Order: sequence, then C-alpha cells, then structure tokens
Amino acid sequence: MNEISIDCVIFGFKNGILNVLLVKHAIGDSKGEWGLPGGLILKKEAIDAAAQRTLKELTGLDNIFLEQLKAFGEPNRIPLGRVITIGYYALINFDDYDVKAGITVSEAKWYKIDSIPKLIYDHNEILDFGLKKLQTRILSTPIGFNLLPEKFTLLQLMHLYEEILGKELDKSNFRRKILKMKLLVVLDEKQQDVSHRAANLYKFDDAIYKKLSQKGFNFEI
Amino acid sequence: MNEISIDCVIFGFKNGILNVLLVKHAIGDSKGEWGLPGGLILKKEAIDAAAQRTLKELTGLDNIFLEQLKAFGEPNRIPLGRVITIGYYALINFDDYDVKAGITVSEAKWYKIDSIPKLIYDHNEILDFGLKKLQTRILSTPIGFNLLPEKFTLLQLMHLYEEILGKELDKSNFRRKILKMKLLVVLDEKQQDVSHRAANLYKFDDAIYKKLSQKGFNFEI
DNA sequence: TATACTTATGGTAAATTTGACAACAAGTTT
DNA sequence: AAACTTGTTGTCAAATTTACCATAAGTATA
Repeated sequence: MNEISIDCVIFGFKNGILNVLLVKHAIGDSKGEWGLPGGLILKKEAIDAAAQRTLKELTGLDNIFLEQLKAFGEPNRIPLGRVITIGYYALINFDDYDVKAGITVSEAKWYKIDSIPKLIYDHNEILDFGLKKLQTRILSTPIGFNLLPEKFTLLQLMHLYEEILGKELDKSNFRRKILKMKLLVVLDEKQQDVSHRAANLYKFDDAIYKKLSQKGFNFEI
Repeated sequence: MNEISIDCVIFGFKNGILNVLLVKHAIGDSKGEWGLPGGLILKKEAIDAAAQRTLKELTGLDNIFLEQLKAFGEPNRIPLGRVITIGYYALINFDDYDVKAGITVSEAKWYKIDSIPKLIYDHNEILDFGLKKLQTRILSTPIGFNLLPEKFTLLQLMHLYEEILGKELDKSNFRRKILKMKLLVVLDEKQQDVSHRAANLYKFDDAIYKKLSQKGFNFEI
C-alpha cells in the first residue's frame, strides 16, 4: 500500500565545527542532487534495524548513537508517489569515520551546519528537526560525547556545546557545572603539540554515563 | 508494500486524576480487547491529518492539541502482518468531551493512568512513551492548559502537574514560579460552590502562551 | 634571559533562585 | 464563637548562577 523509507541526519564534529553528512544521489529522479542518506525498509526488518543498516552501509561503523526523530508523511513530499519516511539522527566520532560512497550514491561529503545546500524533497526540514532535537537533547542527556574522541579537553567539550547551541559560554562556569556532575574522569595525560599551556585530558565515566543517560540531568547553560 | 496506521494516546484530566481514553475493538482479530484508538492512514492523507481525523471521529472535537510521538515498527508487533504505526498524543479538556463509540469500536472509556489494563499489540508501550513525553514536555512548554477548563485555580493547575509528574509540590513555591512567567492572567472572579475559602480564577494569556510555546521555558519543580 | 603572549585553571563576590515553612486571610461547618 | 479548611502572602537561610578577576603553566619573541 505504502512505501516506507529511512533518512538519517548524521552529525560529526571536527575542528570546532558541527557537520552533517550528505550524499549525492547517483540514480533515480533525484540524480545529481544532494540529500540525506537513507533507503527503504526491508520486509520483516525493524525500523531501528533499518536505520542501523543504512548507517553501516554508508560509514562502515557499528555501535553508533542513533535515535529516531519522527515520521514525516506529507502526501506530496516526494513527486514520484506516496512515501512516508522515518527520520533518525546519529552522532559519530569524526576520527573513526572513513567516507565510502555506496552503490546508489556517487559522493558522500560533510557539510558545515551553517552551509547546508538546498536538499531534495523535505530533507531540509528533517535536518532542521534533527538539529533542534540535538540542541534540546544535549541539555538533558550526556550524548555529546559521541561526537568527541575518547580523550578530550574541557574546552573541546565546551566548544562542542557552543557550536551546537549557537551561543558563547563562560569557560570557568562551564567547567564548574560539567565537573559537578561527576561524569568526567581526569586522566594523567595532557594535550600534545599545542603552542601554549597544555590542557588536561578527560574521558567520561561509563557507569555514571549510563546512569545519567537514563535519569537525565538538567544542564542549564 | 506496507500498512501504516495511527494510534492516539488521548489524555484527559478530571477531579485531579489523569485519564487515558481507550476503546474496545468490535471487529477483527482483536475483538473484545482494549487498545488505543487509531486507524489506517488513507491514500493521499497527511499523517497529521489522519491523526486529527481519527480523533475527531472518536471525540467529535476539533482543534485539539495533538503531537506526534514517533513511529513504532517492530516487524512482529501485530500478528496479522506487517503494520508500522505512528503514535500521537492528544490533550483534551474533559468538559468539552462527549463519548461516542464508533463503528469499529463497541465501547470507549476513560481509564485512570495508574489502572491501565493489558492492551493489544504494543499499545502499552506506546502509552508509556506518550506519558513520558507528556512528563518532559510539560516542564518545557505550556501545554498543560489544554487539559484544564478555560478558567482554573492555581491549585487545580498544581494538582495537574502533581498528577502528571507523580510527585507532590509545594503550594507556595509553585505559585511563585508559575506567576513569574507572566503566563497567567488573574480574573476578577472566584471559584463557586466550594465549602471553604474560594480561590481566584485564572486564565492564560494567549500572546505569552504563543511566545512561550515557541521559545519554551525551563520549569524546574 | 627576560618579557610578552596564550590558554588553563582556580577563585570570589553580588545577585538571583530555591526550598522549607510560618503566618495570616477568607470563607464553611459544628 | 470556635474549629476547620483551603487560599494567599511573606520570610529567610541555603544553594546556585553570573560575571568577573587572578594566577598558573607553558610557548614565542626581543
């Protein structure tokens, strides 16, 4: 009766800039245009599994943070016929990722969040929804770490928050608030190759991370 | 290829108790069992419109607060075959509502939130997701008013929050916080027919309501 | 070697918010 | 009139936030 697809908003963070992974379609009516990576759901496949598969096919990565946004179902959202799509968003660690264009896409490329081109169908709307979700989610759940390498400095973490929220934060106050949560563990290791005082590296505490992921917190910034 | 349905978690608030509207199926494999009201999406019908239609057919009400939860798509969530459902939740003013059983349901009934029976398919899961969404949403957006009559007392509003969040609040502090938002307008009118000092009635300010609906707030209780 | 420069980290004081509770007000019931 | 019930206002210490400043620990430059 209906076609159902998956579309993923994949966020990455590099050099203080938030990026989204877009693909250039190689086949079909939208050939040559940019859009979100996605695909049709298989028979007997759970929708979360379909999103995981789509993600793996594109990035080669498993075990990625992935969460459903919602379903998008305007009857004319795509010209060819009725397709309802279920939006997902994912957060990936830039360093682990290696670009792979798939069969149906000719190119895959990171775009800065403030220079997103016009995308096919309603993909700009899905992307915007994903960004808003990320903005609110990062204030109530410790998901931001999925965008960072395993070891990071407090300022890297702060810049991530600044970039996602689109506003400047106070170093000193950010440090106090984030440390109060006991989510971070100081490492006996410092930043390398910087031409100024090296900052301490941190990682997050798995146990507390799990607890806070369920309970949530309230990060007023 | 796939069937897509809508299922609605409809909340109502009466005498300080949060209720959910359930229906008893009159036809099909689930005949005689209780579940969430819902139905299939029509061809060329937007999914939001399908939810509105479902709601109107059951309650006769238009212009109701309605918001999508997410899509539920386990391959075996219903025994008959693959159906992906899109969950919605709605908040309605009890006083405006008049029960109507439809064609496919033999009965429609309000259930207290703490006495929900075993429902068909994954409807208990959808309901739980809806309640959680309501709990977090009510702390960041002024949606609770949709559950109350036009004029209400501060204590009625507080009891609504208490019931939804499942915890007791302090009268004095609640009053201070809610009034600080400037969302409420004092009316020159008091509660009627109570056997104690009558409380002042309030309504909410449309303009500020709209503004806060977009901007959101942070209601720490 | 001394000085300037950059970022990291720790601290502080004023302002604001919170939490817990007391006190009083305005009615109804006994 | 006294007791009772709920509404409304006020208080005050504790906790938190905000906007800073000061110092530490390095690198680069004169």
